[in-house]
Amino acid sequence: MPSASAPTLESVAARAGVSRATAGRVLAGSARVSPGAREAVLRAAAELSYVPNQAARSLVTRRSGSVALVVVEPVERFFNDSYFPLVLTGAQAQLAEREVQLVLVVLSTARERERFERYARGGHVDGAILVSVHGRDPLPQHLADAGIPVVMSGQPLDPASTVPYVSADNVGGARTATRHLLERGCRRVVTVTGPMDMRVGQDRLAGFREELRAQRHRFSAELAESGDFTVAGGRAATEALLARVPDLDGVFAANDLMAAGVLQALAAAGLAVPGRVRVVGFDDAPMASAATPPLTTVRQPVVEMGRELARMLLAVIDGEAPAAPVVAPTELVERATS
Amino acid sequence: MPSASAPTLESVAARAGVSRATAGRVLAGSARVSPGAREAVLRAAAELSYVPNQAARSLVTRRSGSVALVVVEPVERFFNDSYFPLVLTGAQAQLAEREVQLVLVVLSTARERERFERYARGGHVDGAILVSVHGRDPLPQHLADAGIPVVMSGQPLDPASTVPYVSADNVGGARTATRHLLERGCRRVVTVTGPMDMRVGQDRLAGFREELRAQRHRFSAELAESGDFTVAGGRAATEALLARVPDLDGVFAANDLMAAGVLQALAAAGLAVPGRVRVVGFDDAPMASAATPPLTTVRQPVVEMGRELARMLLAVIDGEAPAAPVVAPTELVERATS
DNA sequence: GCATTCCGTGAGAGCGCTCTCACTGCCTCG
DNA sequence: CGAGGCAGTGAGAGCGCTCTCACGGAATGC
Repeated sequence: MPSASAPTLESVAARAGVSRATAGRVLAGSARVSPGAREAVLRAAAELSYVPNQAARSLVTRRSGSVALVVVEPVERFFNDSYFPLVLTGAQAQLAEREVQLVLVVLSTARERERFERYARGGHVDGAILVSVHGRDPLPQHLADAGIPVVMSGQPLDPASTVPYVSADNVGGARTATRHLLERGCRRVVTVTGPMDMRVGQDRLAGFREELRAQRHRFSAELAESGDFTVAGGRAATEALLARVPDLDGVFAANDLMAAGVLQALAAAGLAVPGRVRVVGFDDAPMASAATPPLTTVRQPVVEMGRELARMLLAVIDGEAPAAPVVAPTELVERATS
Repeated sequence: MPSASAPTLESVAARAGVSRATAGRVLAGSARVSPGAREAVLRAAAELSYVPNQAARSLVTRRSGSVALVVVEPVERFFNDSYFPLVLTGAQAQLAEREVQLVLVVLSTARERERFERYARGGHVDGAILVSVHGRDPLPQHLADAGIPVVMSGQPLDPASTVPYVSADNVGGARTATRHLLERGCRRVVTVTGPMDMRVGQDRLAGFREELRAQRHRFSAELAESGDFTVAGGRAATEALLARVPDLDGVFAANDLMAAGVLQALAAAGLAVPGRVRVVGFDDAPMASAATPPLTTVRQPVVEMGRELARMLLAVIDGEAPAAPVVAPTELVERATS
C-alpha cells in the first residue's frame, strides 16, 4: 500500500481555491487559464506533492502510459545475448523522456502469446516493441492487424509485412568485415554464418559473398559453415572449416559469440591469432573486448536502435504517418584479432 | 488505440443474464455464486473474449498489478554485466505466474530518483525490486520507510537496514574457488578483487583470505589487487600482481569480467593457462564459457535469485511477516583454466 | 408452524480523473 | 450603446470496476 491517502486533484483544487476542472487544466499544461490561477494550482500541487493517479487517468483517456517490450524467443536466448539488454536500455531511455513506462513481457508458450494479445487489446499497454521475433513469425503482423501499435527489431522475412522495423546494416557490415580481412592480406577467407532461416543470418552471408566478389575472390559453398550464433556452434563450424580448408587464413564470424568459439577452436588447433589466422566478429558485444585476444568486430549501434524503436512506436501510437523502416549504419572496431 | 470498443463487465453480465455484481463475483473467482450463473458468466466472457480493464480495477482496488524493477547504477553497468538481465529474467518469470507486470525503471539522476519515489507513492506500482544499488545507498531504506514494499539484491552495508535482500554466498563461493586452486597444486595464489566499497567485493576477498588461512597459507596485502569488476581493471591488476609476485601460479578473480582481463594479461606475458598459471572467476557469466580457454568459475544461481526476489516482494506486498534475507548457494564450474 | 438464519443476487455508490457544456463577465465592433 | 464574441471558469457526467448493503426466498431451529 502507498501512503495513507494520496492527495487528489480535488484536494489540490481546494487548496488553490479553484475548481477541479481548472486544476486539471493547469496540470494538463493546457491553455486558457489565468496566470493567477495557474500559479496557485502549481503551488498547491507542489505543497501536497501531488501525483496524478494513473489508473483514474487511463480509465478515461484509454491510454495506459506504458508500452510493452516483448521478447518472443525462448528465454535462454535472452540470457546470452547482449543484444536484448542493450535494446532494452535504449528503449527505456527514450521512453523515459516521454514519461512512458516500459513493461517487460516474455512470450514462450502459445498460451502466453494469446494472453498477451488480449492484454494488449484490453488496452493495458498502448503498443509493443517486439524483439527477437523469428523472421517468419506472424505475430507482429497479427498484432498490427488487430490495431495494436507495433514495431519490431530486425527485418521480417515476409516482404508483405507492413510492420515498421529497425535493423542494422547487416549486408554492409559484413562487407566491411570481409574487406578488412582482405585488406590485411588474407587470401583464403571463410565465414561462420548464423542460421539461414533468419534474416540476419542471410544478410551477413550475403555481405560476405558480395564483398568477395567485388574483390575478385571466388566464393564457394565450402567457404561457409553454419554456426547457429552460439559459442559451441562457432567452435564446431571452425573445426569443420579447418578440415575442408586447411590453409584458411581469415574468418568472418557472423556474431561475436561464434567468433569466441572460432578463437577457441583456433587456439586448440595451435593456430596463432592474428599471426596465422585473422578473425572478425559482428555485434561488438561486451565479450568482444573481453576475448583473448580482444576481438576485432563490427559494431552495430544497438542502444541507439532501441531508442529508435521507441521513437517509432510512439509515432505509431500518436497516429502519425506509418514510419519507414530504419537501417542503422555499422562500424568496424579494430582490436587484436586482425 | 485498442480495438473499437472492448467488452465490459456490463456486457458480459447482460449476455449471461445476470447483474454486473454477479458477473464480477464469478470473474473474481469468489464464492457465493450458483453453479448455473457461474457457468453462464464464464461462457459469456469467453464468447466476448472479455478482458478486465486494469485501469478501472486499480482505481478501486488501489493495486496496480505491477511492480518495478529498479536499476540504480549508471546505465553503462547494465550493459556489460550479465547479472541484471538474468535477475530480470528470473523476476519476470516469477511475476508472470501471478500475472503481475514488471515495469523497468532506470534511476541515474537525483531527479529521477525523486520522481520514482513519487511515482511509487502514487501507487503506480505496488512495490519495487532494487538491483545493483550501492551498498550504502539510502534509497532502499528510504523507500521502505515511506511504506513502499521493497526488496533488494545484494546485502546492504548498513547493518541497521531492514530491507529484505537476496544475495549469493559470496564468502563461501570465494572459499570454494580458492580451495580449488590450492587443491590443483597452486602454491602462490593471488586475487583480483572487486571494489572494496561494495559488499560483494569485501565478501569475496574475505572468502579468499579465510580459505588461505584454513589451508595454512599466509595472506598478505601484496597478494590482492583491486580490479573494479571490469576487463581492463582485471588486466591492469594482473600486470601489477605479476610485477609484485612473479612466481604466482593461481589467480582468483572476483568476477568473470576481470577474469577475462586476467587471461588477456597472462597471454600477453606469455604465461600458459592452465599450464603455468591457473585461473578461476566468479559469476559464470556467458563470457566464461566463451573465454579462451573456457573459464573455470563459481556459478551463482542468478535467475533463481531473481525469482526469489520477486517471491519476497510479493510476500511483502501481501503484508506477510517480514521476509528473512536469502543467501543462495554457489557452485564451482570447472572448465579449462584450472 | 412461525421466527431465524443464511445463501444468492441486484442496486447503487463511489474510486480520481478528463472532457463537454454552459455560464459569467469583459472586450470588441458596428 | 446594444449585439456578438471570447477568455476563463465551474458543474456534472461518465470511464469500468469493486464492494457494501439490502432484499427475497429457501433452509433451519424450536
